[in-house]
Amino acid sequence: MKHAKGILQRILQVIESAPLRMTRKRERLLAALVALDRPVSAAALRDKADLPASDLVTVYRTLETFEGIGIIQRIPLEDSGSLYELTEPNDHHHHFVCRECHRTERLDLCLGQELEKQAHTLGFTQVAHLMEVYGLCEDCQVAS
Amino acid sequence: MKHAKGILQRILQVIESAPLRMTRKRERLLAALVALDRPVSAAALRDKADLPASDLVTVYRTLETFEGIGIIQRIPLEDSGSLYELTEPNDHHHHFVCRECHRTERLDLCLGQELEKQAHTLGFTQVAHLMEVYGLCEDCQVAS
DNA sequence: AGCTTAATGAAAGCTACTTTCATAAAGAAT
DNA sequence: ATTCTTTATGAAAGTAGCTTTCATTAAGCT
Repeated sequence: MKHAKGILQRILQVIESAPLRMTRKRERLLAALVALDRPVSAAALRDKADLPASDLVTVYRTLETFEGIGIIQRIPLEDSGSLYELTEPNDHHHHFVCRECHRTERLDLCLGQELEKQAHTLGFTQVAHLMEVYGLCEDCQVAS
Repeated sequence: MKHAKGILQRILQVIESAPLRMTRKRERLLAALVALDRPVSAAALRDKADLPASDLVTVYRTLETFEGIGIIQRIPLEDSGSLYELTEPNDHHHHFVCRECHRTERLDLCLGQELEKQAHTLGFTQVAHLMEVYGLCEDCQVAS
């Protein structure tokens, strides 16, 4: 994992300054996210955190909470479902996603500024945008 | 509606040259799409085409078929669900979408070329991308 | 240790499709 | 026009991916 220690510290700071309780489940989910160090589905995260099947609801709630304080980013898949990624606060970016194995690569290219400007010209407020790139990674090309 | 006649002709050409049967349902759905002249949900399309509730499955199948021949583009919503838009063949573009009323505006700004290039550098093939901008349109700001 | 408020677990519910399979209707062949 | 083949449709059930409800538990402040 790349900068686990730094990230963790910054994330713990964010969590401490939020009106949040650090429960066992949340600790385990956070640890699993750090250990994985890549975007995962809710179910995969639950498995990595070694929680029982029934805890999927807690996983979703925790992801929602973490997204609320800005340390989780949701990555929509092409058809349905999402991946969730631990990010440093305010680290907006997009992804290349393999539609087979869900391997992701970071994409540092974004039209955010331009989009917001045009959106405001059209009278839109509270603007957000989605941008993800889907394809088949090398491994999955071979496999198929 | 903007160029209904021109669009319709080009679309009918595409349909004729595809191995497709022009059934009553498809005719009505196509007519509804032309009349609406904007992206709609599957349910809204069914209502506009004046089909019974049970025909939603036919709507989805027709949309899938039409998407296959390139005359329908799917616009994913921010959280879940999709809008479907009649387009001229090969008219790739993105949208501003009001997250309240689903009003959409066309967005002629796309990083497609650059994205594909980077994707191929990373070893990805069969690349596609999603980019939509969400916000509140003027009407919906007032309402809330 | 007690107290308040937030988090969890179990269960059911929900949205937006998708699949299955028997029936109907295009449209080509005769 | 009728038959035949193939595709489209309808009804019903199924599915994925969450979300809600509500009773119980446990943070963590006092």
